[in-house]
Amino acid sequence: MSHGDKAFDPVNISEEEFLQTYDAGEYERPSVTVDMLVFTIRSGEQENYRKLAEPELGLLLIRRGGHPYLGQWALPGGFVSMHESLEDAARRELHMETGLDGIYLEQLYTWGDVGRDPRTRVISCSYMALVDSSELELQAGDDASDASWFWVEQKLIEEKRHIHERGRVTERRIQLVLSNETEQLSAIVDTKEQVEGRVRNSNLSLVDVQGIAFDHAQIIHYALERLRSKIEYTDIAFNLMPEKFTLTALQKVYEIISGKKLLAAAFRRKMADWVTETGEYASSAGHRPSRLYRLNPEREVL
Amino acid sequence: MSHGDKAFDPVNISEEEFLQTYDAGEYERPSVTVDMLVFTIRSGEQENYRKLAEPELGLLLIRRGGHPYLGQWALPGGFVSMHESLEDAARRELHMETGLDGIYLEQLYTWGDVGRDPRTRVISCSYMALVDSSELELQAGDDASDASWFWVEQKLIEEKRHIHERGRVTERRIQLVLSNETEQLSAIVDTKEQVEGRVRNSNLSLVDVQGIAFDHAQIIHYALERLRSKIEYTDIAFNLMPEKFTLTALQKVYEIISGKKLLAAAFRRKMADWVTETGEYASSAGHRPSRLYRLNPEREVL
DNA sequence: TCAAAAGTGTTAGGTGTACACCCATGA
DNA sequence: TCATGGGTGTACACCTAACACTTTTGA
Repeated sequence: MSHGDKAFDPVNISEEEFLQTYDAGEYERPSVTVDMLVFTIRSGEQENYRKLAEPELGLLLIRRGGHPYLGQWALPGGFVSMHESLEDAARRELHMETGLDGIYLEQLYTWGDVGRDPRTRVISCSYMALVDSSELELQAGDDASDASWFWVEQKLIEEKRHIHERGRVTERRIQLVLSNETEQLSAIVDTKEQVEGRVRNSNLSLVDVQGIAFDHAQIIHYALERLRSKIEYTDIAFNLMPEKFTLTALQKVYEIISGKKLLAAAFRRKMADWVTETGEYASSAGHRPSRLYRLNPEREVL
Repeated sequence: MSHGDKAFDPVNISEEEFLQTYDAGEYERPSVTVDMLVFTIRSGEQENYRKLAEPELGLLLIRRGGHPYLGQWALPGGFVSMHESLEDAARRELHMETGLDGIYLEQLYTWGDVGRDPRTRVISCSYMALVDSSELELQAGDDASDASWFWVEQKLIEEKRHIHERGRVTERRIQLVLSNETEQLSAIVDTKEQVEGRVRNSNLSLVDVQGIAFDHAQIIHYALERLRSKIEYTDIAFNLMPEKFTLTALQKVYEIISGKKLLAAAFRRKMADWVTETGEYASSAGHRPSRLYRLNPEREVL
C-alpha cells in the first residue's frame, strides 16, 4: 500500500491534511466488473405418467449485443461503479437482468489475467447466485439483446494419471456443454495437477470454446467445481429448492450436482435432521404419494 | 458487460475495427490492490529440558511509513499494475517484502466496500501464503519502514444463541490479538449469523481496532477462518512444515490452527497414509527420540 | 393388476474416540 | 529414578453402504 505515500512531505503533515491533498489520479487503473453465475434447477420431460421428471441444472446467460464476441453468450454482469460495494454491484446486476432480489449470493473468485478481455484490462469478481426453481421469470436487461437459461452438463472425456518417484501428475479433459432450446455451446477444459514433494501445482486451460464469450467457460467450470464441493458439506442445495419439496426431488438435485447416483435409504437418513415434515403430501402419479418436507430451521450444519 | 458497446455504430463494424477504435478512458475506475496474508509457524519458549517448545502461529505485518494510518501495522501488499495478473502481483509483492519465492499461495477474498480506504476507492484482492518455518529471514521492502512477524491469537469472548420459531440467531464476539516482542495489536470482531427459513444471513463488524490499519483486522479474521476450515479437509498444513518433521510437531500445528486439543493416538492413525518414515530420528531431550517423517508423495487427499 | 416411487428394517464393514499400556531418554 | 513424550493395541460407539422388503398409487 504505497500509493500516494510519496506525496509532498508525506509524513510531517496530519492525516487530515494528507487526505485533503491526496490525488488519486496519477496511475492508470484496470476496470473492475462483477460477473454473475445464476444457477437454478428446472424440471425436464416426463417419460410417462408414472416416472418422475428428471430435473436439470440451469445457468443464466446473456447473448452479447455488441463487440467483442458479438452474438456469443456471456455471463450477466457489468462494471462496478465508484459508489457501490462489490456485493451491491452484484445484487444490482442480478436485479437488472432477472428481476430477482434477496436470494443466495456468494463471492466465487476474482479473475485478473491481463488478456482476458480484448478491449482493455478488466478484472472481474465473480459471484454465484442460487435461485429457487419456482420463482424464475426472465426479463432481459437493457444491455442484453437476449437472456436465456441453459442446461448445464459436464462430461469427463479423458483422465491420465502418472505416479513417479517424488509425486504424481493427473491430467483431465472435461467437456462443458450448455444447451437451450435452439443452441448448443461447448468448451473443452484441460486440467493438470502436479504434486511433487510438498509442492502442489494446478493448471487449467481452455481449448476449443464454442459460442461462449471471454474466459467465461473457465469461470463456469470453476463455479461447478465449487458447487459440487460445497454441496457435500453445507446446506447450499436448499437454496435451489422451493419452500416445500419431496425428499426424492432433493435427492435428484444432489445427484445432478454431485454427478453421482445415491441410495435413497441412505440419503433419507442423512437428511432426516435437516428437514421437517409439513404434514402435506404431493398428490402424485401412479405411485405412493410422497410427503412434503421443508427445511428444518433448527438444523445444525456440520 | 456493456462498457464500450455504445461506441459509434457498435454492431455494424467488425470486431477488429471495434477493438482498434475502442477507448477505455471514459469511466472513472477504482484502484486495485493485492494484500498478502503470510502465515508461518514459529517455535516459542521451552519450559524445561523435557518439555517440547510450544509453537505459535505467525503473521507478517508491515508498519506504515506514510499516511493514512501512519505508524500502524498493515498487511503487506500493493497496487496491481496494468501488465501483470493478480497472482503475478501477489507473488511480486511477496518477493519484494520477504524475498520468498515459489511458496503456497491461494486467493482468499476480494474486499470492495466503498469506504475501506480513506484515500480513494480501493478494491483489494487478498491472498494467503503459507511459509515453512525453516526458511524465513525477513527483509523489509522499500515502501515499508518496518516489517515484523506477529504472534496470532483468537479468543472467544462471548457467544449468544437464540432459537425461535422459524430459525435462530448466533452472535459471537471474538478478540483478535497480534503480538510481537514490543507491541500488542488487537481488534474485537462481532459476528452475527441469522438463519430464518431458507435464508441465511451472515454479518461481521469490527469494533475497537487497536493499531491495525484499514479493514485489515477483518481480513485477518477471515483468513484465520479459512485456514481453520481448510486444515480439516485438505493437506494445507504441510506447507507450514519443514521437509522432515515429527508427528507431534505436526499435531501441534493442527491444534494451534484448529484451536482444539487432539488425541495423539487418533491423530497418528489419521496421518498414517499422508506421511512416510524417513528412517531418521530427532535426537531429543529427556524422552524417547521421535521418528522424522516426510510428506507421502503418493498421498490421496479426500 | 402392475410399474414406479415412497418409505422402513437389518446387517456388515469401516472410521473415529477413548483409554490403557509399554518404550526410551537424559538430567 | 522419573517426568515427558513416542508409539501401539483394543474396545466401543457411530456412520454408511447395500439390499431386501412393504406400502401406496393411478391408469
